[in-house]
Amino acid sequence: MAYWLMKSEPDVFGIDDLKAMPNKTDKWEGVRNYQVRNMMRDAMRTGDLAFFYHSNCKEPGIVGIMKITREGYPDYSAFDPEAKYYDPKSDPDHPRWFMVDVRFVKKLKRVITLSELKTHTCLEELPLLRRGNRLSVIPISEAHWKYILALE
DNA sequence: GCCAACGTTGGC
DNA sequence: GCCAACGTTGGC
Repeated sequence: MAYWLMKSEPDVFGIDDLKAMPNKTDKWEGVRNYQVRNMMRDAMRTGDLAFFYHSNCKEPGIVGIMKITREGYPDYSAFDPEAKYYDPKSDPDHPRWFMVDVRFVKKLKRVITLSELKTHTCLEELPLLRRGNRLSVIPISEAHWKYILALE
């Protein structure tokens, strides 16, 4: 089983939005980055766990945990000219973009903020904290996963 | 709102 | 294939 961190802007889709969905499950649509696409299409597996990270907000940080419930499949929001994430270069016969389904597991008792994570030298290698990293999905080692959870 | 750091696009 | 211009991300 693998571990991940997935970013979302709470103003667009936050952890409470996921929790409010039917079955507390939703598709992680709208990824339009090839590296992230490849991870979702090729590497993420049902049962993997992921941190839900709030980005581009007042207090960026890890707010909860979710589980991958469906492995990579075509992101059909790219096919709809009316949709926000429409991409004319993707079509059902040759889908360019993929997504996974995620289910809410729990909220952390408190937000583990980005600034707090930065104070832990043993998390220096965490891609999230590396300069210039902007990927919205990041693999997390088991050791880092456990270490971060212990901060809660 | 600013801007650094990347990614993508497209002319050549 | 190079690279300038442009777009996006996301912390601050």
